[in-house]
Amino acid sequence: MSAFAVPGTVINLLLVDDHPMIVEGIRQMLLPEPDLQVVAQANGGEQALELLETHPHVQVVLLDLSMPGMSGIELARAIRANWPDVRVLALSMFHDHATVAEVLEAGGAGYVLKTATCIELSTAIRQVAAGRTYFSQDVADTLLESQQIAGDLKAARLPAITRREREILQLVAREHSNLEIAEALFISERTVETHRRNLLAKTNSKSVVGLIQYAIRHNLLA
Amino acid sequence: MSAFAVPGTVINLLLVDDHPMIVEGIRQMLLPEPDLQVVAQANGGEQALELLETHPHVQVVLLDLSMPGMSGIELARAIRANWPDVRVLALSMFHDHATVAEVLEAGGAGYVLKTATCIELSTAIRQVAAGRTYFSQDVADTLLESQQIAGDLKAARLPAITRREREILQLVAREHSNLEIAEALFISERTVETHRRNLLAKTNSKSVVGLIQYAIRHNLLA
DNA sequence: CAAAAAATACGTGGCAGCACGTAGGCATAC
DNA sequence: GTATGCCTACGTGCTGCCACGTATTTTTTG
Repeated sequence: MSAFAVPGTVINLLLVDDHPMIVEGIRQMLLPEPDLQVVAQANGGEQALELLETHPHVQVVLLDLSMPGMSGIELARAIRANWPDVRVLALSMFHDHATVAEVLEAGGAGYVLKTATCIELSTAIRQVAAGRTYFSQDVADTLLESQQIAGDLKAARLPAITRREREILQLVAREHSNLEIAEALFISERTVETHRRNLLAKTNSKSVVGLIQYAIRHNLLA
Repeated sequence: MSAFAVPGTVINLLLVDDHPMIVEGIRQMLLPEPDLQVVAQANGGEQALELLETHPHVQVVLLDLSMPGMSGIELARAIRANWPDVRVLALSMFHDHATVAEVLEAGGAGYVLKTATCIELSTAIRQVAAGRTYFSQDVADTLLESQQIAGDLKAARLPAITRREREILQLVAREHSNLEIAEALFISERTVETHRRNLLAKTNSKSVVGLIQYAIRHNLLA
């Protein structure tokens, strides 16, 4: 079984997005492309994993990053771990540094913005299916910027946000103060401050402003 | 010329969204409905207004709230002012108080979330075309909540965000401090603080956290 | 033109967020 | 078994946000 699609053959796709409109839109955009075949679609990460079990032909998963429940990033990791041959193409409305970096780190093969046209989308799918990568222009720009930053920080690997940190971040995004968070979680306000500081560093932001942006882009409010 | 669609006749629609995927998705969802006819589609507010000039048959405009350039709210106002018979149905990913309130104030006839199914969407269109209103369940819940709040504030009409305020908000969302903003706009830091205070009131938020959420939901970063 | 809305500006004061440094307990992974 | 990562926690001090009140000038709108 070959890992990459051979030119001229059909590419089997799995669509994952919680918005029926988007799913339908993508289907429609790919309809005129006979070599791009949508064999299944899921509305959430859990469902996507089930479908992968029953559809071993899937070569490319096109997944939305912001979904309720299991996030797109988590799903990408799960796919990476269980189906290393399946190529993951991320689909998102945003292209901030932290998100793009996470997709790469999770083993994503490409990153397309939701503003993409039909042509761009099908190009991207064919690229990743062929074992290459694809990034929308704005995403590529973001990558270049972060590489400059990364150059300074000397490959400063930002570890992923931990579970506890995510919990703190959610409460911050709901307009709770550090004290309120501390009381809610039965920990010291100092601890909340520490988590918060780590979050600032990991999301590469100067203040709570960047934190909220990260939270919203990762759909941590629901 | 009747303002509202008669049951049994065709409803002419204008789609406005900057994402080709969404536009295609909606077209596809409405295809099986013979009485719902998409006669034009626009990628931005300006284009939508031009199309309304040349398409006098349009009865319902289905518009996305977050678009670069002219926002969906502004477009709704413009339609309200120039084509009072045209019904506006808002389409959005979010249903926070401030946004829903703005749509109502701008004369929107309905508000559908992007998580809507095919059935919900066509129902919504038929409702607004018939002169009624339609709100997705979550949106209706938000409305109820805000009415409770509004009860306290005694019909506290929140005026829309002004141009200057939006400008300030964008800079805040880019992690600039009040002082930086003041220097960039050649105004006093006090003035920035005043704008900021007004923004907090208008967006009904306690801190910068709510401000950023508003900014992102309204696509003020680009 | 008059009225309303928007943009400008000042003062005082308090508390929260954040920088920076430091460190112990605990689980898991190598 | 030790190394690594995570969660926990403290202290000090500064700065910037935000509340509350007030007011003038400019622009827009009816």
